[in-house]
Amino acid sequence: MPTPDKKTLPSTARSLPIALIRARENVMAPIRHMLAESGITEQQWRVLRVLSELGPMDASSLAEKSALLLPSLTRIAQAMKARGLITQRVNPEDRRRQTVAITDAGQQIIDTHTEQALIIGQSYRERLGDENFDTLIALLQQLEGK
Amino acid sequence: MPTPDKKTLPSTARSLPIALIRARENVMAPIRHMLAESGITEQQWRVLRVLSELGPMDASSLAEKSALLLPSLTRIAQAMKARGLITQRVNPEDRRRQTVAITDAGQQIIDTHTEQALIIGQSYRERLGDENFDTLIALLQQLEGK
DNA sequence: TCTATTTAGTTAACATGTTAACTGTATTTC
DNA sequence: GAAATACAGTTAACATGTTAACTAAATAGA
Repeated sequence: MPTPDKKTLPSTARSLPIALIRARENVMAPIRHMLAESGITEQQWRVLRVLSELGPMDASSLAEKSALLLPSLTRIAQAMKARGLITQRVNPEDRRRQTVAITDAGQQIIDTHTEQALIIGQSYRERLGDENFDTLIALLQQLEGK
Repeated sequence: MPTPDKKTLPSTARSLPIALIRARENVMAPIRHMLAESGITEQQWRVLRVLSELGPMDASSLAEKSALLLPSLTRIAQAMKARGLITQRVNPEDRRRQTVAITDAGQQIIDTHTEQALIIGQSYRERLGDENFDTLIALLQQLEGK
C-alpha cells in the first residue's frame, strides 16, 4: 500500500536539467565536429567569437561573455596565446587587469568557419521555426534572472 | 565601407549554445549547493535518481537515462560503488553487460534531499509559469530529434 | 567451426567544470 | 597614510566531458 502523502520527485525523463543537458549536447555536437579540423574546442570558439564581435576586453568580462568560469578561461587563454590566437597585455591603469585581444590568426579561424557555422545555426532555427526559436531563447534567458 | 554581401555570425548574446549553457548553469547551481552537504555531485545525483525511479539496469541504459557518456559513467560508478551507493554485478546472460542497482545508502541520499529538490524544481516552474515551463521542455526536446 | 564483425564496457589522454586557496594590486577606512 | 578590505587573476585539486584506443564477450557469416 503506497503512502499517498509522500511527495515524489518528477520523472527524470521530464527533468529540466536533463533536458538542458541533452539540448546542449545536441546543439554543440555539429559545432564541435566542424571545429575539430581546426583543432580548437567549442570554448575556444566562443572566446574567439566574443573577441571578434566585441573587441578587446579584460579577462573577467571575456569570461562572462563567453559563459566560462575564470579559472577555465585562464587555462584556455594560455593555450590560445601559445597558439597565437589571442594576445594578453597588462592594463596600465589597473595592473590587476589584463586586456585580451584576438590576433589575425584568430580572426582567420573565425572567417574560415563562419559560413558553415551560419548553416548549422540556421538548421536549428529551421527545426523549430522562427517563432519557436525566439520563444526558446527568451525562456532560457528567463531562467538566468537572479 | 562595409561589405554588405558578407554574412556575419549572429551576436553571441543571442546565441542558442550560450543561452543553453547559461540556463544549465543557473538551474544546476542550487542543486549542486544542496548536494554539497552530502558530498555528491549533480551527476551522481542523476544516477541515483534514475536508479531509484526505474530500478536496476545495465550501464549503457543508465548512461543514456542519466545523460552521461559511458566513460564518465564508468568513473562515476566506480566512485559510487566505493562509497556504497550502488552495486554492480555481471549479467550472467551476457557477460559483457553489468547490472547496476541502488543500495539502501543510495536511496537514503535520495530521501534526504527529496523535499528540497522538489522546492527547487518548483521554483523554476513558478518563475516561468506552468504553461511556459511545459513549452520550454517541449522545445528543448525538439532540439534532440535526429 | 572458425574467423570477422559487432557490442558493452574500460582505459587513456587531454580539455573543461567547479570550488577553494593563493598572489598581487587597488581601495577603503580609521 | 598604514592596516584592513576588496578585487582581478592564477594555481591547485578533483570531477566530468570528449574522443580514441583497447579488452572481452557475443554474434554473424562463410
